[in-house]
Amino acid sequence: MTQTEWMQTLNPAQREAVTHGDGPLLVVAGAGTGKTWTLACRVAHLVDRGVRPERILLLTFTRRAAREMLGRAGRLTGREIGGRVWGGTFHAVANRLLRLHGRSLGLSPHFTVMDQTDTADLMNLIRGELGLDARDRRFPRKETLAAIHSRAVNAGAKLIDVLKRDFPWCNEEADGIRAIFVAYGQRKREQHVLDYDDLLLYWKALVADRATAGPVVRRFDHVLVDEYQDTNAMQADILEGLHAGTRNVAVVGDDAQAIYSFRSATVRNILEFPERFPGATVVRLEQNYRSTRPILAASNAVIARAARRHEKTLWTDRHGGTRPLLLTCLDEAEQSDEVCRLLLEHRERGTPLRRQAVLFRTGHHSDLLEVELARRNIPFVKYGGLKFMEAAHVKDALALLRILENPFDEVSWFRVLQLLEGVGPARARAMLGALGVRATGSRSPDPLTRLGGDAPREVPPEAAGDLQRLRDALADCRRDGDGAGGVAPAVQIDRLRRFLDPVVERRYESAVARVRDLEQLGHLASAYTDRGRFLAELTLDPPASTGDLAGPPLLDEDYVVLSTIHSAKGGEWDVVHLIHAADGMLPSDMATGDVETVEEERRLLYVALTRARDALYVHFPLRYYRRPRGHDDAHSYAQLSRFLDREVRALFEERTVSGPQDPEEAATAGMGTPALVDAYLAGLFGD
DNA sequence: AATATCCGTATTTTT
DNA sequence: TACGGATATT
Repeated sequence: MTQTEWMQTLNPAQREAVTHGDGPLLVVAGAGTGKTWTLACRVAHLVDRGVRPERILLLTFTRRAAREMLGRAGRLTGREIGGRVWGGTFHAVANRLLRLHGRSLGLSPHFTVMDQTDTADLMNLIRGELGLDARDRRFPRKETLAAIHSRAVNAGAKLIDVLKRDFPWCNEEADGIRAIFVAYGQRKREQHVLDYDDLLLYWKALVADRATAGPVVRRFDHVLVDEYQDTNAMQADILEGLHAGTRNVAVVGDDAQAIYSFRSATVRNILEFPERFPGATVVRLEQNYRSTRPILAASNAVIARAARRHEKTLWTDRHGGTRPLLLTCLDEAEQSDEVCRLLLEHRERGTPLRRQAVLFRTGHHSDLLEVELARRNIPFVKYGGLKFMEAAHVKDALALLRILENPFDEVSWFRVLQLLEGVGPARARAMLGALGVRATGSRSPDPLTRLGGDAPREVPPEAAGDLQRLRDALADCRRDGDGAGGVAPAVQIDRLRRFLDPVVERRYESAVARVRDLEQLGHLASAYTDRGRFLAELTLDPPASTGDLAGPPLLDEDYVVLSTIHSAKGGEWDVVHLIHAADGMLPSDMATGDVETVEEERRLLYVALTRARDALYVHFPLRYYRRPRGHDDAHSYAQLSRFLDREVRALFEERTVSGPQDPEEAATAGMGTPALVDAYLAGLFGD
């Protein structure tokens, strides 16, 4: 496409956003208004105008989004710019920038990055040391500690205020919590370890201080931010710091789609943009190109009930189309049946599976459906709610790699040492001391070297075999030089598994599946030559879908997308199914505490509905079984989601999925009738 | 001090 | 389900 050609694809508002010259720009872009396309065009336009790609910074919500946008922009300019433009999440970009410029803050360029569970583990370690774990009063759990810390840092709020507002039941433990947080901060500093929040914090510090800001701020002529409604106070501060250098800051977002307040994101960033960045131009994109009129009408009705929002009304040219369908089914099993049936029906009528998606509130809402899809041999890929990185054995493997990368990484050592037979928290702690893990800065040999030397007295005799295998494995990874140019990360994982596989088989259930996970980890690593890079990118951009984990051969196939609503942000599909539209599921009953969180759940529903182009199905199971696999039929009846009130429902077609009419009869039938028929036919035609 | 065993439970969303 | 926490045993 030539420039005049793609320029003509833009409507006047989009064109204004694309060609906007210098100075701050806020684009308020409703769902489906071509926001991604507009951003891509703006990048292309800047490059065409002579801005050097490496002087553009494009901040997106996921790495995937950055890749996609830069791919498009590259095609528009006819040049490969993806590798030159700075693109990625705030966290990933911080990671890169801090390795280049962190020295002025006393940061080693070889820092390692901790994820949220590492944070919790380190807090736990410190809690034990401070003797706060053995007391009569209950103390916040480690995950809660991490959450409190993160909220305070990201929202820029005082600990006591955070406790009062969001964690009132922890109020009495403020002193202990504070002590842990102080030690936590020191510990990270000593060990050159940063958590997610530190990445933003240090970046902010870097650009806020006149003495250090220069080299960072001068790197960029243009900064573009996507999904601005889901950024937090610290990210806004960073942007302001960058703005001091470039003046050319463009943000795109939609307050009606703000769904990340649990991560301290605040729509105030969007609402207050014009005050914070004086002279800002505001452009509104209101023409929806995605959805048919009936789908848009239903979506608009849902969000119209929201309390506070930017005034804008989405409209569309896409006439025709049928109303969205609200399908009431007996239970989850029937819901799964119905979804499968509809997926196949649409495929028969010409919509490939990959143009269809099933969306839900939480990761495990799709469990039963996944079983059903597998049973019917319908391929799918699932986004969101993956626990791969949290699995104990995967973390064990990563801890080993991290020790090699940073021999003073205390949490990783603590974890690894406890893998040895007969070693628990107490002995591991003693060994940490003996190995000098906390003796940073001293000239003594590093802990890895010490481990290779004399056997520490703290090691119990039964650990001898494990210890020897551990030493050998670590030494094998260090041989032939270390780091870049040394042993490839995937090979290191292989060598480490000589120690780890037996441990996994001894300690964990379902060892076979877990060993397979380690193989997959090796597979992920094979794309990297540098261990540090592999570790950082894996924590900052963990596998987002089951497709990321499966090998390439699967990707050619046609597959349905299953996704949490959060992970579906920015996506669109011809046919969308929303399942579990019941109160308690959406809104989640974990989120019905106060008005604000309920409002966020409403926006979540809005995001889900607006993903649909041509057809939209909302499924509502009437009955839930309390015990997923219990033989008693303890069950409860659900209410339709409170957001689908009378007036909203008026914009839907409503239908009850046919099954046995009497609920009792359905319960005794066990399998729904359609499943029986399917099973019969599968018996005839299956292999 | 570690581990085996058992019991209850709670269980989002993601960088 | 699987995990965390408490208790009992080695």
